[in-house]
Amino acid sequence: MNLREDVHTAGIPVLCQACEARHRGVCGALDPNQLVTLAKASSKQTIEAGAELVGDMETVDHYSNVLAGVVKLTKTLSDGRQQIVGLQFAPDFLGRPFKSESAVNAEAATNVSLCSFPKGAIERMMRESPGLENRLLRQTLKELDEARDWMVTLGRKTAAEKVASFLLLIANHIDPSSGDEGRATTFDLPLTRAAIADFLGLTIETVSRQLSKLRAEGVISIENNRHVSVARRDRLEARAGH
Amino acid sequence: MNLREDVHTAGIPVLCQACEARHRGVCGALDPNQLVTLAKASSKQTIEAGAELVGDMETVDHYSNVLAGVVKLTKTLSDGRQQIVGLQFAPDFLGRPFKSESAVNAEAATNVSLCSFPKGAIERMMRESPGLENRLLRQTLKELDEARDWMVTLGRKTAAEKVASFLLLIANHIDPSSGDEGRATTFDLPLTRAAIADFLGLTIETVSRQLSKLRAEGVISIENNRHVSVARRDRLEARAGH
DNA sequence: CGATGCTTTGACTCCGTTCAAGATCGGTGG
DNA sequence: CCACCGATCTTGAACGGAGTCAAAGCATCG
Repeated sequence: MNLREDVHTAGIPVLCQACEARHRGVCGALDPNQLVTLAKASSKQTIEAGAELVGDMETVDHYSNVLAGVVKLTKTLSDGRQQIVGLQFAPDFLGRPFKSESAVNAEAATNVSLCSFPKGAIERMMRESPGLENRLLRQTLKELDEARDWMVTLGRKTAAEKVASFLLLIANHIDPSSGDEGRATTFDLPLTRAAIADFLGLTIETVSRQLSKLRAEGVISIENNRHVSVARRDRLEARAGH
Repeated sequence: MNLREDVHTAGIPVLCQACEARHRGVCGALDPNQLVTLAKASSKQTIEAGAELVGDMETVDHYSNVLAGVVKLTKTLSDGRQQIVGLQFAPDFLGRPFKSESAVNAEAATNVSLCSFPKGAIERMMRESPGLENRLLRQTLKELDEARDWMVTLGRKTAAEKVASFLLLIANHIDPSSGDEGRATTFDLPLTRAAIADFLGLTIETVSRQLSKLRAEGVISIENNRHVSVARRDRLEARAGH
């Protein structure tokens, strides 16, 4: 084992110093020495909205942390029907350990900033440092919880409930402070209508109609198609079917 | 409980000797000493179909391995609509590490045999033995892959495709040998029509109608409502929408 | 035997899709 | 600045697939 001899922020690579993933992400499990080793092999990159990060069935040789933006994970049937099976926000870990090929398609839903490192480097550190595996397990369990929540939405909720649930999901991610206050939550949708439809298992038209209905009923207001303001979150929650 | 004191087959507890979980399950990560320690605190139990194993929001104090039978994990909306979010077969691990309360309801879909151990014992061993955490990570990733596959089915497939996909899922679990051979695969459905409906996000009636259609078309045959024989698996696959 | 709980089948309804115009946004160039 | 354009989004009308309601068929078990 390595001796602890570094001063607190002294040995932290500049690449990592302001990085969210160092605290709340998987890198939080690494000590300064490991962080230096990993940072040497890492590279920060910016991807524009719509670009494909990882293709389905594609061999993957690197993993990443999402530093900013939203990544959507999709699956597509042979005839083109598509379903979003996961949304990743900062500081989520992007990649599927123990498999060389990806079973999903990863695409930048917004402009995205990533910190990428070679597959081998992570796998080596997983063997050395049990804390890293623990972080990955926790993140995977979190994603499984989210997937299961979403299965209820996909299988059992109406279109109106699905759209309300989606808006709450985004609102909670953008502004985690509880909505019990009177003031409105306001944010930009990170997804187009088409992406929202793929996420909810609906068509673009149905999503649009349900959003229009919520606006007509005064639950939300929309500007420029993307900017949403939730006037009363409790009314949205009532429509989400809990 | 019943642990043999004399050394036999390298000190493996009798409880574990014929256990599938020792090879393919999480216990495969443990050495004989750990196995003995865990076996001391473990107990095998049999549960009859329909019994509730873990209630939603319930505090959980033990984890289990599924030794035989099928466990269904469900989520229920406030108005009673229900969705199955996971099916567990032997030798799956049953439990949610790092959370004291369960977010799902676990119920025996068939008669089930479990090996249960106190939460604390597993958590202690996770700290001592990184191999155990690795096994849990792999199992969780597998469950996440399955959940994501199912999200596509729930969100984007028709009722006919959903039912065909379900039959294939069960057929592959009961008889993993590839269906490229001419002979028919035959099995008992571990789920009632109501459970199948909850799994597929459909109603009982729709499931029944789709099964009748497949039977009328000669793709499957059904006896006694439960016993299914898949005449030609390729025709079922064609209907599952891949 | 009937009694009970599943399952199947039929008739009708309704929610979300499909098909088809328009409307609005953002960018580009005259 | 405005005209034009493609992409995205909204709205309307008609259709169809799955849900709902209702009744009858079949198991299993006393």
